[in-house]
Amino acid sequence: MNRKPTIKEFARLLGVSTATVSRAFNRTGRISEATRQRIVAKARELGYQPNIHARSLSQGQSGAVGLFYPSISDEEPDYFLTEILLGINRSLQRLGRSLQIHPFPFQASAEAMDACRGRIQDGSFSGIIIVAGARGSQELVEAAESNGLAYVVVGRMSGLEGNAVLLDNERGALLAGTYFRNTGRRHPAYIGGSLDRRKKRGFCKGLGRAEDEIVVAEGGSSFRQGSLAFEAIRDRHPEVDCVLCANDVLAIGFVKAALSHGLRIPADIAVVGFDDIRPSRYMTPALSSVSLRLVEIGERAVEMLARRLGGEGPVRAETVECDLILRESS
Amino acid sequence: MNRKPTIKEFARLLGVSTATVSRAFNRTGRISEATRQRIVAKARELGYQPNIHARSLSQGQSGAVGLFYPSISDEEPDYFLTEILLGINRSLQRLGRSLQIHPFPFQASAEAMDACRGRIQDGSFSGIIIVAGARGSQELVEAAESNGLAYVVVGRMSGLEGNAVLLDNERGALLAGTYFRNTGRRHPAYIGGSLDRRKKRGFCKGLGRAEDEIVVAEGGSSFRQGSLAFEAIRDRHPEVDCVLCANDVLAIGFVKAALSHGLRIPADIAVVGFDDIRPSRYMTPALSSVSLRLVEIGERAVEMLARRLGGEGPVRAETVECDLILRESS
DNA sequence: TTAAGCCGCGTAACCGATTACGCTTTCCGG
DNA sequence: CCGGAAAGCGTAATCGGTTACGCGGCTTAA
Repeated sequence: MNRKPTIKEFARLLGVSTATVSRAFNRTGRISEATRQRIVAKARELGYQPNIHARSLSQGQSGAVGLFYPSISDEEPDYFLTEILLGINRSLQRLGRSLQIHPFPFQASAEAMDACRGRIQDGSFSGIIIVAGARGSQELVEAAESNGLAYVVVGRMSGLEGNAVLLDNERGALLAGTYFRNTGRRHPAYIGGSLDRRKKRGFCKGLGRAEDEIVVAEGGSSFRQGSLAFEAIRDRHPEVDCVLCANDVLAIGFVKAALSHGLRIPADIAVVGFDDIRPSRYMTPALSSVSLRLVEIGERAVEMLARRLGGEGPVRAETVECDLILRESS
Repeated sequence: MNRKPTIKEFARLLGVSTATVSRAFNRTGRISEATRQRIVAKARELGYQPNIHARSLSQGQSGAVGLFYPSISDEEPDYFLTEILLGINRSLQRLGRSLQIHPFPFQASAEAMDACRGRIQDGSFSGIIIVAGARGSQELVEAAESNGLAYVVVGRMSGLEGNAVLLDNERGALLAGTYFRNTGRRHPAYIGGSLDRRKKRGFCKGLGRAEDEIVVAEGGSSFRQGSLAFEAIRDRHPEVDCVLCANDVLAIGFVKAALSHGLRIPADIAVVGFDDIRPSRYMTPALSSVSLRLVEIGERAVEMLARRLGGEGPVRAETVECDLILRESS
């Protein structure tokens, strides 16, 4: 099996020039419809395909889009990402583009960040999507900005006006707080990390409490931390009768621990999570959750990026509305 | 902000030739350690980075690895994939390579398959990982084979001897069957699809039954189908007292439906899933499952691919052992 | 002392596409 | 019937690297 044909060989075979072949494959330049048809047909027949690297080189870009997200852990999959990815792929397939994914460590190690920055600078991508989260995401935005690379960020980032799909975390948490207040819960707790201040704030607003009036337990984004948070609360604040968790993974871990300690949910303690990942609704009890519409967010991010790639320049931020989905756990 | 420097400009600035610069960045060719140090240092200082497309063009390959997997659905994330992806990323990061992911539709649409084949043929990748599943995966292997592209498949595929990381589905199912028999269950059911014949066979062996002696309900890979399967069984075979589901997603859906119909698990009906995805262990009751060690499989696939990229040629298939993880649902 | 060999590096030919430019032909208005 | 515009296509420069080859200088062995 010999080498794949180059455009030169292919062109000679058809008795046309390489320029014509190239024009047949790109929508650019003037070429008669008849010739294009003939060339495309022959190409399919003979299995000719333009070499993608040569094409990228002369065009100065590849059309690839990259996804950079802070990887929470090496141990557990990130379900938040999984949902967004679904939306991203959906939109991307419509556009006929491909996706390169690049996890970068949450506790941004210098080498890993350098590697990411390298990819941003070396022209690998025509555009990138950055999921906000760790400190690293900020650096990546700066890298993209200073390279003139089109980017869109998912989530809020300080000092960033546009080019973002925003999650309405605060309002979502507010809805949960309001709900707890209206259903007569008196002793609220919040489980989350330092990155989720907005959620806590919204929660307190909804509850009508000051931020130091509620119980807070630390938690990142793992089942285990959710379970640990339950134990912490159980030990120190047994009066708690409702909790908002900064994500569903925490909530699921929390519920698991609570049930196995004999508590009844929602009778003894009501639980609401965040993100509305798929498994939540199939738990028993089914988990109430603030739906961020992550799939839609992924889609919107790609669409926004597509607009920028289409030459639209910086773009206004969009906010995706959220809902409180009530199920059995509250 | 002007264009990024090219190798020519950068070389002149340092007073060396482009060849020397190139040699400093690749491990190839002879160059004194002192010069390399100097060049690399200056490059970092001035922000020079070799253009990736030019490099790919002259080297004839990009070092990128692609992941092709059958996307079950546009609606639900694929947790099986999520777990494997974790392992793949883990290994890939060690190798410093990047991953492009390419879902292809389960019900392989012609255009989507053409797009995938196109990417395989146009030199986008140095190697690819193909997740077996739909009919499409077979075609992709053929494409890779006839293009001389290094590939590794995850899962079993007919007519394929090597270059694969195998899942020991049959044995896993056998373990589950044996367990049910030993714990006195009399009326087994199996829920799964046509792609999972091996699981059914192993299950029956473990049970010591013929394949037509057990109850079978159809199911693909969604929570909903799991719930539907429960209803089907409940209606037509209320005597069933244990089920094996072809994946955890089905199992979770099944459990949910069973519990909401007032059945007790495992007292009335014992449930075992497949894949041991993360959420399973945090359900209530925690789901027993056949662990395929998906994360490890992802890692092994990448390692195998790396060996092939290193020039090892076709490689023997490896099988990753599986375990039956017993939790509360059985 | 000299031939052989290696080291370190530069010159220039590639890799396989895109595209600016120019040439021929056709079309059309005046 | 003529001049100019536009359509259709070919030639060759270009994208930014890699690498085969060659050359001078230094080391080593005879």
